[in-house]
Amino acid sequence: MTFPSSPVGFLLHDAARLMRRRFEQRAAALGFTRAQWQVLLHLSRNEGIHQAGLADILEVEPISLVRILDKLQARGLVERRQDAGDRRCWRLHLTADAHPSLALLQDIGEDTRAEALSGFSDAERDTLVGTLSRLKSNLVDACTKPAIDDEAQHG
Amino acid sequence: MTFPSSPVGFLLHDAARLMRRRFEQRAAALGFTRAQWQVLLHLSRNEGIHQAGLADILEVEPISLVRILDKLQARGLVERRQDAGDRRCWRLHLTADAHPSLALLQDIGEDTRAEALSGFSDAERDTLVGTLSRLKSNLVDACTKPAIDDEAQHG
DNA sequence: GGGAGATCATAAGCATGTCTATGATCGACA
DNA sequence: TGTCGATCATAGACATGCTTATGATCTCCC
Repeated sequence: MTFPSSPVGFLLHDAARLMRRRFEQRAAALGFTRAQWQVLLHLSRNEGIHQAGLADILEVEPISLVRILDKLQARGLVERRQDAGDRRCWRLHLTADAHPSLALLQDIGEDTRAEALSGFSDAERDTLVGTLSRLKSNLVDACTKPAIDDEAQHG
Repeated sequence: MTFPSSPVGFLLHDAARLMRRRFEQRAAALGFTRAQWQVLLHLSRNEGIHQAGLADILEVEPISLVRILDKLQARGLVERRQDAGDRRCWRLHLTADAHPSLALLQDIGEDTRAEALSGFSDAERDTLVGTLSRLKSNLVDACTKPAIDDEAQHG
């Protein structure tokens, strides 16, 4: 098949979608999604962060986080506490209830990762992680630039 | 940061999402999304395929394709023609109008890919493509298996 | 020939992600 | 001090992806 140069974008998207699908085939029994897991995990490592800060870590728009946090809060896994000095901010905290669920989700994540990386050597896995990190970093930079169609910015 | 083993899934998902975001920053001016581009592209290489076949190529559920095709058809870029021998099927065809748009989207795709792969050697890019292909293949296989939590299927 | 089960397209409902927009609050500067 | 622009959280609208369900049609096998 003579595909236009290398279909990196399609491959990336397909692999990510399939990995999400596989994760959620398992996590559905617990009532969690991949995105909820990611939020819980980063929250566990950044207790007390506010929503804009978490959005920045996750490289998503703040609005994308709101509904996820709404659901987690409604389930009693996340608390929004008013910031003492800035009434615009909520400080985010995991509740005690969140930790057992997070542990289960980590196990499911491990299983899914093992399936995805089946047949990979440690070196191959590390190379992949390094390559994806660079690619992500390139895109984070690119997304802040104007989306012109390849002209007028060569200065 | 001591992240749980290698966060391949998160990296993959983040990179794919950022690449989609960047692509759509450019393609929004034309009124197209990444998914619509992917459908048009695969259709151009598989004229006359039916929806289930295209869904299979794209590794998505058939229902995921319906609304995308609806929109492309409403814009006059795709035709659904009744199959001669099977009244359940639609055969899918690009219209003449689709080809100029597809060419523009290909250019945008090239620009986006170039940004994402900035600083990568050809060999690195090829390694990434190969690795992602294997990963995708692993996941396609895995997704057909029952989603049990890692037990009872060792036979 | 006729019925059972597979297959095709599609609907309903939900989750996530984006854009743009809005109201509240903060901070900085005149 | 008072106003103006930045920032925080969030609403609305849209596109995609999934699971589950449904109606039409086909196929196979008795």
